[in-house]
Amino acid sequence: MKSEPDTYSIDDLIAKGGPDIWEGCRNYTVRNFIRDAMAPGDEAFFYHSNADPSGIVGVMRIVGPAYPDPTQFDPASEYHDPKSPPEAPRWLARDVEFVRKFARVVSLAELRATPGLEEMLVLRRGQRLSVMPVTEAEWLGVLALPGL
DNA sequence: GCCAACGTTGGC
DNA sequence: GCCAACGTTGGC
Repeated sequence: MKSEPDTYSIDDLIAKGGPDIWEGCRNYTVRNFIRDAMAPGDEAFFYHSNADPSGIVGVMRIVGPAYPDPTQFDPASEYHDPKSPPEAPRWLARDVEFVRKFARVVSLAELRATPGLEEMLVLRRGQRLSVMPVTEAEWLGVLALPGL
């Protein structure tokens, strides 16, 4: 799950001290992943995009079910979507909680250079999804990289 | 700041 | 339903 650290970083999640909302998804593929590809208790990588370097910085956990993203109905929000029908909200959010921060950033370049991770979706050319699935093998392969 | 990739919009 | 124009993402 990607976030620009200038907007919301893993340190912001740590500072929250408990579950926080993962909001602002405005892409249907991502919406479907949020709805269908995660369940309470699942763990997810926290990825910093547009960062120096961009990469995976830690692990968080999905806390509860998907629910309508409240920002879509908030005219003051940058994520406001006036075309989303209140009786059938377009956009979903999840609550996540902090699990662990890596000792160092596992950068895109390192992911790309690591045998076994070549097929990770985040490395695919032109991919722009902010949430995407990871295989079990990829999960374990990434966890082995940063050390303690 | 550039630009490739790709999603969305809207005219027809 | 096609597709050109436009907007956004995000690495570099």
